[in-house]
Amino acid sequence: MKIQAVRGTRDILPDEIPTWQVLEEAAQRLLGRYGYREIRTPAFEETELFARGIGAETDIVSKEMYTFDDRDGSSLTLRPEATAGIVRAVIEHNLMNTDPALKVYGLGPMFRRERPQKGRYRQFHQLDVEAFGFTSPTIDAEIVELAIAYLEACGVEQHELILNSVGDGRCRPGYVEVLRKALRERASEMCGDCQRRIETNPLRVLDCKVPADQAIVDQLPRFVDHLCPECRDHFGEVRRQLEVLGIAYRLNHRLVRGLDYYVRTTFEVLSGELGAQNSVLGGGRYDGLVRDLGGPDVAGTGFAVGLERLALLLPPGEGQSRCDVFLAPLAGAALDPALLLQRDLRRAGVRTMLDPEGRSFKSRMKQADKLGARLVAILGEDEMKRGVWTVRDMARSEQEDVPEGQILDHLKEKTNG
RNA sequence: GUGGGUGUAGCUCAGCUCGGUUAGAGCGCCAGGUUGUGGCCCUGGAGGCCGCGGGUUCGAAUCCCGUCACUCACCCCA
Repeated sequence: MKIQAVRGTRDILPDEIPTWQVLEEAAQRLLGRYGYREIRTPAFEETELFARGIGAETDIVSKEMYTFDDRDGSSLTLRPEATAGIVRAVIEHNLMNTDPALKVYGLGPMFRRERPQKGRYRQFHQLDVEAFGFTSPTIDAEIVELAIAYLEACGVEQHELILNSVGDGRCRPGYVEVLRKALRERASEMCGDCQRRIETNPLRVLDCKVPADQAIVDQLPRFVDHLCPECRDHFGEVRRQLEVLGIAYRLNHRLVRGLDYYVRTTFEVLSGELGAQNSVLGGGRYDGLVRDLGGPDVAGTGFAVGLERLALLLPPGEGQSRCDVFLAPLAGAALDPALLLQRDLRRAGVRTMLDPEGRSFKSRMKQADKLGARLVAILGEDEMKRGVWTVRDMARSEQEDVPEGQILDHLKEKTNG
């Protein structure tokens, strides 16, 4: 039996790493400018945290979690999303006390036991951005603007922002009833899943993908028309500010999102290049969550980006140079000076390699070429007699003699420019 | 959990329909074509339980059954 990566997991091989570093460095650079600081929370938590935070009825909690019993009998779960764990840490360390306007982000692996497909893995990585303690629509708009800025900083050009409001505790129950009543009248025309959802979770009917159902959904009452005055004003101001900021969006009243904790603003960024998993980023407001998890009643807003999906949108990284100077000691007595020169160059910050196997000169030239070395420094019988190194510029195909006393400085200078 | 597609060299794939000598190509890798010089070109080489198990047959990569994996889609989501 061959051992291979677990279903739904994958290796990120060295060739792909530059792409991932682009995503990670862009996050660090950009989020700092907006005042966010990184937070790192454990990859697993008590199961109860997710059951309470995400909603026991959601698919994630009811059938997609990696849950196991610890030896003392407590139930633990690999985190299926980041927000619950971050909220737990915020509460546990009373971060809101010292910083009533808290901006944090997290980056790391999440785990969901779903059937894998394009852009969906059982272990996947998310960048999660969370702002606590801000109630005003200005932070909603800022979060959306930040999300778009991040995608663009990563080099994503083709994207579509969709936006909706799902109301709050005051107006949502009313709308759900209006919706359910309307749905019951059309129930016989809808798919089996939807007929069931009319009673269990009518909002989910809205994003049903069955074409016939979508036609019906388009005729249903819309949430935006049933918002309470506060939610309506809030949403109106979010939209106004997005327009001020020049951010194009499309209203989509079917956007309800899968996690129970969202209120008011919800948004998602789609890309056509991801197959069926076309959502690359999603977020919104979750004002009750911190309170529900036992913390102070503070507002929350944020988003999560799927990094595997984001990586799919970027062009494959081209082969990068891995070496500045390649040393080629040809004579036996040339090895020691080459080892010393290699050590000194590396300490000076110059990427330096040689062929420890001591293969043919031609082979070493090929290696230097493949590694992308700009310079090859050759030390053979002839050079040793004359007290010089031959330094070859690979791109120009030119070479020159450099006295051995100057070789270190010469190579340092040539590679720093 | 449910459907479809695909499993042959490190990678991309041909061969399978109409079973038949040592299973192929391109790329990649290694070596050589120079007396100490990369890319281009040429030559050679290494590398395959033809996913796995069973069946049919004189004979199976090829036909049949099962199984596992990958993949796309449904569900749901980043």
